[in-house]
Amino acid sequence: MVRKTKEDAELTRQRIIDAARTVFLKRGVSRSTLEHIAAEAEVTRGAVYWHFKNKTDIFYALRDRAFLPLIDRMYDTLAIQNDDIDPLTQIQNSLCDTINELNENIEMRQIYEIMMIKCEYVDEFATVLQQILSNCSDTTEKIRLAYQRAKEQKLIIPTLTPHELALDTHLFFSGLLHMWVKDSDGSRFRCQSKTLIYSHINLRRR
Amino acid sequence: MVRKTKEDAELTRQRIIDAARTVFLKRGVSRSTLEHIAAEAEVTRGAVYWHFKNKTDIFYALRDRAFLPLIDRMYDTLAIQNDDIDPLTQIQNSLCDTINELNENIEMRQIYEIMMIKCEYVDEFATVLQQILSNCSDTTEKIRLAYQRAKEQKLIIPTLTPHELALDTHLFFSGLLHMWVKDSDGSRFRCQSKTLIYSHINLRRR
DNA sequence: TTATATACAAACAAGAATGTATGTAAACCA
DNA sequence: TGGTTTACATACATTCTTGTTTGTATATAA
Repeated sequence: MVRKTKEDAELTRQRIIDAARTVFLKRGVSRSTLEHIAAEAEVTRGAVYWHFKNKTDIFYALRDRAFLPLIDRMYDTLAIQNDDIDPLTQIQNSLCDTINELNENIEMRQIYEIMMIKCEYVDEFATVLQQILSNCSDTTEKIRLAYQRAKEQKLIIPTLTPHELALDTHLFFSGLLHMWVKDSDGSRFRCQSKTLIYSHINLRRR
Repeated sequence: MVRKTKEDAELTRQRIIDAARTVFLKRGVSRSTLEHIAAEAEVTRGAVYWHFKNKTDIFYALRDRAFLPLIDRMYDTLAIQNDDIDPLTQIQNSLCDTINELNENIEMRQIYEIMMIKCEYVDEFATVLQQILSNCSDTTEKIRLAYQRAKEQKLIIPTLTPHELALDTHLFFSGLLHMWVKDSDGSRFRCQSKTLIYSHINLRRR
């Protein structure tokens, strides 16, 4: 039984990506072989090589499917200009929203875990680091603009500039995501993520 | 020319560890072979297998040499009870001290980079994650005690509890370390780390 | 001074993983 | 309806890596 329809083929492609996620998560990217992935997807390596150039190709496909959308989503919730909601709450919501997504979306969660602690950023993966840094700059800038609006509305204490506040928030959230991922049993960080975010924002309120 | 003295043997052991650091940094832990490491150390795999059980064994030796000492050092600077220096400055100093060490000590810097973005935490490496989480708890507790003292001396704004402040600081610093490591050209974070720390602490001052 | 253990080097054997080449049946198109 | 392309499965060749085994010159201890 070979030669599926186009829809079938797309389905096996997706199953290979799903299988890669499972295998990467369990064995780490570099210890995962195409044979492992193929077996998990219940196909042969032939199918894998038909759909993807190599393991790196699968990795990037996996990344594109969840990593980038989450970043876009964060941008969106931050960028919305809404007069009903104050900028500080807006920042708070966008952070909480990201945590929510990680809590509810298994795929997203697993891909983040793979990207953060099951992958070595060398050679062909090193470029991902630059992209992450670039995303960080963008995110920080979005947060800065929100703090700027908060400052104009006199919502925040005047100790720091919006830029300094944004960097501090970004580093806080970056640390939170890392801890969230590492805290796999959820006892230390996952259960109190939102409280931590509230505290962080409250520290800024006038 | 074989059969060195005990001192010579210890020297080659150290050279193998140094070589492993160089190779791990360049190729990532999993892509580094014992042949790579041996060549870098200008010995054969025979020597490597004499001193170490396998690659994992070398990894842990490398880790123990710099990763743990830095954590101990941070504990020390935080724990000192000194009446001449206020607790907030003490926290600030201990964070800056860690950044300083990373700036000045190449070995430390490289090992951190390996541990953070050149290693996959699966199988025999997974236990390291638990140790990191455990260290984080300890560090947070030390920071909390310092904030507690600061609160008693009425140095900090009363918005948050020492525990909340400590968690926020820990997440901030955790994020900073990650960004510090990823920002290999130093343009985004490394150059302004101390400013970021000052801002973070200033936000808390009454 | 000699026997033994040490600190490696060199050779060996075996398995894994990769990429490619070939085979093939069914879908799709003219 | 027949030729072509698609979507794989299977087989093959090659390279890498590991762990072990064997060999050996020399410290070191007795």
